[in-house]
Amino acid sequence: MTERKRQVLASAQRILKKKGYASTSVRDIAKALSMEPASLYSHFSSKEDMLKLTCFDMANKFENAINEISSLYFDGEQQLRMAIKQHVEILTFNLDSAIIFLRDWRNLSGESLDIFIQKRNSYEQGIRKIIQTGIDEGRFSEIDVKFATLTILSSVNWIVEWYKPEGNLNPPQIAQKLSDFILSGLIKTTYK
Amino acid sequence: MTERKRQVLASAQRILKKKGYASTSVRDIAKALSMEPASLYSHFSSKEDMLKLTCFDMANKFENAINEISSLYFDGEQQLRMAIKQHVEILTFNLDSAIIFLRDWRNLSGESLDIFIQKRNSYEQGIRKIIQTGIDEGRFSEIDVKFATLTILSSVNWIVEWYKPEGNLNPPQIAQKLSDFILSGLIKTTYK
DNA sequence: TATCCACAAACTAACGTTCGTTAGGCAAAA
DNA sequence: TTTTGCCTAACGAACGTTAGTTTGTGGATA
Repeated sequence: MTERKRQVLASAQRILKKKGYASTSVRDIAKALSMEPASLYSHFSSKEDMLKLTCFDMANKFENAINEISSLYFDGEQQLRMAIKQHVEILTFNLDSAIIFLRDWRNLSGESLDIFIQKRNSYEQGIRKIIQTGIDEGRFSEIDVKFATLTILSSVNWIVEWYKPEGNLNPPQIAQKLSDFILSGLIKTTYK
Repeated sequence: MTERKRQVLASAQRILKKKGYASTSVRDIAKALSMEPASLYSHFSSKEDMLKLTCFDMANKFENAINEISSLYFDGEQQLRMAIKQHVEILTFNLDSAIIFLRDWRNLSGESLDIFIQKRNSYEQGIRKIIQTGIDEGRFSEIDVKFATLTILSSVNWIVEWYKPEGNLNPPQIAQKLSDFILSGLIKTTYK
């Protein structure tokens, strides 16, 4: 990917994030770049191509992160904390892409959609494995693993809806708070 | 709203849920009803009108639920459990609408969008108040209330992504599991 | 009981606009 | 001289919506 293509894609992502894939026209994207719509096709083969690049770039980042964590020998709690930390970092460092990745992947079509879903499932599987580790170690309560995974991922992914780079919480702090909340819950420890 | 209008809207919602608001054409909706596109305008003033009705109907359901709970004198934990139970029930009993409500509200425009966001904020405020109650009672740990609210709502709302009416978890069971998870967290009580 | 009317709910036909995309050319950089 | 990046011009398809009309039904009136 050339430098120029990267620039164009980044600009496109800023628009796609704001209006959503289906509601964004190729003309909208071109306008933000002070370009003619047709010129975009020097870089991309289609509108969906931009979506595909965005979604798969993000999916690969998550894939790499979970693989790395799984290869390290830590206990379940440490692994989960690391996974959440990495996940938050990927989301916040690529906020435009992340929002598109989370909201608009459904607009992928054909084989791309299938592969994307497969990658997503594989990532979820990685998280499930971590939670199962914690349970096997006797450290996590014997919860429904699939249910817990979905619940955790939903709350981690939700940060893209409110995270502001200029806000008063930085990504590590967010990860810390999230991990604590997920691991300990709402009820005061002294009551348990 | 006449009975026929209700039928037509329900059918429209089934399509809107599947394809998303922006990617669904009026012709798609008409086709599912074996109707001409123009005939829909006997019932609705515009495509957005269908979205508006759907989103505000759901918003009102949530508004009523939180108001009722707040008016009852229970402690924070009970209130939170009830709020989650009601929330899950509204989502699962109106699954098509719920998915549109959660995913496509951004396509509302002008005043409708403003009012919708206001209603949403007001609901969040209701949840925050419940959590604050739990903290004031000394039962919940002194967590960031806004943060906790968003985290809780994200995991509750996420159930629409995997809930299946014919699945092996019914709504009360889901609410129970979610409440337990949110209140107690992952770590085994004996370790705390 | 037969006729009329009001109304709901659908129709046909088409409007102007916007959509994603393509073909082919042109200028500057390598 | 080839390549990169953009341009102009335009294509056909799909879009939301409208105007005006037809059809069927239920209730009031002759």
